[in-house]
Amino acid sequence: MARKTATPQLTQDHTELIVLSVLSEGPSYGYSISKQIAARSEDEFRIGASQLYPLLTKMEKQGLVETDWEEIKSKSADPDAPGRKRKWYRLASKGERRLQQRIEAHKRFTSLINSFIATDQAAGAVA
Amino acid sequence: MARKTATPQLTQDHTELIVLSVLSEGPSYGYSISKQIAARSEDEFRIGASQLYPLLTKMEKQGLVETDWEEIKSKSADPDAPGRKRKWYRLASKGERRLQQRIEAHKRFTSLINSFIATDQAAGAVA
DNA sequence: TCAAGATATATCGGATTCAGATATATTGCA
DNA sequence: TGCAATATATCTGAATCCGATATATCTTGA
Repeated sequence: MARKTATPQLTQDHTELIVLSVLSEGPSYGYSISKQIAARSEDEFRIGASQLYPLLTKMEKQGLVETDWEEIKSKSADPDAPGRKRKWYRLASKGERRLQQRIEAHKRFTSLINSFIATDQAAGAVA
Repeated sequence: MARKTATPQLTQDHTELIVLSVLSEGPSYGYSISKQIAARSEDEFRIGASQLYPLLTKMEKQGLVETDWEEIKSKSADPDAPGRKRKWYRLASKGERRLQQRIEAHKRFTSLINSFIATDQAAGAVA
């Protein structure tokens, strides 16, 4: 079975835009970011672990985000046991600037695409 | 020097949408399609030969476009000489349907992206 | 109790795609 | 005459995609 055509595939640029958007609403961590994106897009945008984690690492290296590890204590288990780890990402000021850039670039992108399909819209609108 | 961030990079899906749009206005050939896209996007969308020709071949195999070779006769040279060849592409009905699909998918895509950046728009709009 | 599914991070690896460079040939113009 | 433009096409190293795999913890319910 081939790739679905519901929406065009997400490029890393667009994925970065979405991830930065999510983080602009407050710190989050990988798994949650991925779930939020799926939920908020009605499952049409799916960022798998194999795309998300390398991207987050890249963004961290570029100084767009800053991170903290959280040690999640189990409610039931031994309080000295090493709980699950969660890596929190929060938007750095450089990331905020990048987000605004990406938003502008996306607007420009959309506007250009629209200029190409404008004529077809008319042609395709034959009732 | 890294890739420019003026607009997000074009995926094959988006490139196909644009190429189909151009062809919906009438038959064209590779070199011309590439020039039209550059001109109409103020040089922001550049489809190089190494992306365009494989894509056109793929589209032809999928039955989205039909082709004809044109033999361009030289004005000055020997009329029996083998002139330059030009491969014309015209939209097949399957391609028209694909174009409408891609337009719908793009609208959905844009709408989803906008839903993510909507909140940032407000946040970023601090004057 | 204990198995299954969800949570959580991360990498591997084959396939695809990207985009500059290369190849080849003709045409138009200064 | 020689160079830029026209015209199609492939090569190739790098980047990217995405399903699968690895590892480990937590939660829920039969």
